[in-house]
Amino acid sequence: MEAVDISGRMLKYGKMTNQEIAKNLREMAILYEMEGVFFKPRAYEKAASGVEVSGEEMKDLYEKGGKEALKKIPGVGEGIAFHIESLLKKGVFAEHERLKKKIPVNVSELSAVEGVGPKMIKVLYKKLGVKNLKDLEKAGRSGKIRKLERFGQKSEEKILKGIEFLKNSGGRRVLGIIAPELNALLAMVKSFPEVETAIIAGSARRKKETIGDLDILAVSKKPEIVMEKFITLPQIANVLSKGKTKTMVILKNGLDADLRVVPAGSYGAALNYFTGSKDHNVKLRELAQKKGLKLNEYGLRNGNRQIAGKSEEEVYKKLGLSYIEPELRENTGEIEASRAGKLPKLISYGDLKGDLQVQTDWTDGENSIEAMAEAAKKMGLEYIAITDHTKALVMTGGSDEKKLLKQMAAIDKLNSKFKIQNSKFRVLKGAEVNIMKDGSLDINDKTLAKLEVAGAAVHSHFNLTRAEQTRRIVSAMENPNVDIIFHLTGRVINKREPIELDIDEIIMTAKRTGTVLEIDAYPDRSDIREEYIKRCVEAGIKMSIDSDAHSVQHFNFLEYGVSQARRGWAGKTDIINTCSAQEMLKLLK
DNA sequence: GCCGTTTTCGGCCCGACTGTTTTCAGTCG
Repeated sequence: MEAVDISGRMLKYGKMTNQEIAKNLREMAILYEMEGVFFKPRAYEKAASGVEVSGEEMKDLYEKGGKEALKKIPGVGEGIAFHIESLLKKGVFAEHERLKKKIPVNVSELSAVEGVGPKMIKVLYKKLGVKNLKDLEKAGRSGKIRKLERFGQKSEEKILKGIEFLKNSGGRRVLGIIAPELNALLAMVKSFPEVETAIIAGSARRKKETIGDLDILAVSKKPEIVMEKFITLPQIANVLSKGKTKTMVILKNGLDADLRVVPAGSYGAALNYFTGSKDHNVKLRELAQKKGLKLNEYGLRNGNRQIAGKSEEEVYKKLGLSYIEPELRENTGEIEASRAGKLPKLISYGDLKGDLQVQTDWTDGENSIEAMAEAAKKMGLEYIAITDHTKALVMTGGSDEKKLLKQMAAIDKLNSKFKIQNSKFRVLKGAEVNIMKDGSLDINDKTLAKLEVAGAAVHSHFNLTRAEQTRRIVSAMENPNVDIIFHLTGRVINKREPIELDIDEIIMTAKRTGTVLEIDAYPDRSDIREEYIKRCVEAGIKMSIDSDAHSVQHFNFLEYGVSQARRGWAGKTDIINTCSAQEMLKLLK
């Protein structure tokens, strides 16, 4: 059975992903808002974000535990569980259909335009018949919008600008790739003499894999001067709004950026507010409210008396919570865990002692084994595993058995050289073996057994069914010579979707066979996702954090792997390459 | 429509900025 959504896209029933379900729920929130219904919009919003951050697909939850299982998602109760059930079974739900019939408007598309919300969409539809982005642009260009009541020339210009931005924006950016630009902008803000301190907040501080905008918080006694200087920076393309303490701009790289200035006494409260996530903040403010307090970006107040605000630590403390690391602030149980004193001790930046996935010029890497080793040494690492591609990846010049043996000899020679130099640095013999369509490997067992670190990975046949993909990876894990599965789902953010997997079966198999799962730190992979990391931690599965370096600069990426692990609530002991080489090797098969 | 370390009923986070009006609704984060 197939249906078509409002934008004309085909939907496959029973396969609806969490993202698609969340999109449907968000549409409901907007539609109810347009109808002027109270409280339901927020309820649907809340449910949508609950579904979105869930580590388990709704279709799996439903398969296992029916509607009751869906109700375990925060924000999902009887009513919305019923709607999700219908979405999974039929691809639609009745109340949504009823409202869409009444208001046949692509609200998702229109609300994506900056400055356009439910109420505006309603007026534009009722008065001008605007149903989608195309209609909106046409109405704007013909000057019809400015004639509407409570609209004017400026509103019309703002809408047209918003459409333009939407067309040019590349969507969310990969944090590890855009970070240098963000830091450069931060450095310029910090260089203003009026700025006492400045920091990047928002999703970049929470170390999300991708960010949708940039939030900078600054402390200053002269906020207006800071704003004036900010909007003249060369990186800025367009000023969306500018006030005394808050300015919103569009950067030349297409990213939205907000600058907020507060006094020093509010720095902690403002940083907390500005770091988010939104759901985390809402929960904190509700908590404050229950204690008879009020929390905003200026501080935590008891009546007129400020009781915290200078530091984030004191804000959490006064709310009866232990400090929550930014990477955990997604309202996925961290507040409850903090209150109960059950937050995990996260792996720290700098805890890694080795890197277990490194490519060299023996295949598609840029640098020699020795150059990679020297660069890793400079980063403070104690060991790396050389894991060049194998023969099935013909394009990369992948190694066959003979070439692998030759490379092992070269590594032995290099290690001897390190020994003579009195260096403790060690290069381990490894490979990134290719998992074939049927789950077999492209290197024979005899050679695999000689490797110290045998990683296996999928590089082709990304479109097999879930059952087929799972079977092929399980079969690779069952090979006693395979130590690690590299970049488990094969996704490339903004380029390639992850392969479909039964993650429960993968985790069970990892446990049974003692196979390590890799967190690939290469920024646009960040594979596995944090939700899966969390489930590995819960199941006691060991993971590694590897850079997937193809050149000497890429060891810097390890930081983003640590971020990803922290977002998945992982501690030092969950990650095998926080150990010395000797101890780490003992943890492999 | 959801939810409970004040509640199974009665609440539901908070403030900056804009545009179009003269006091605030809408949007955003």
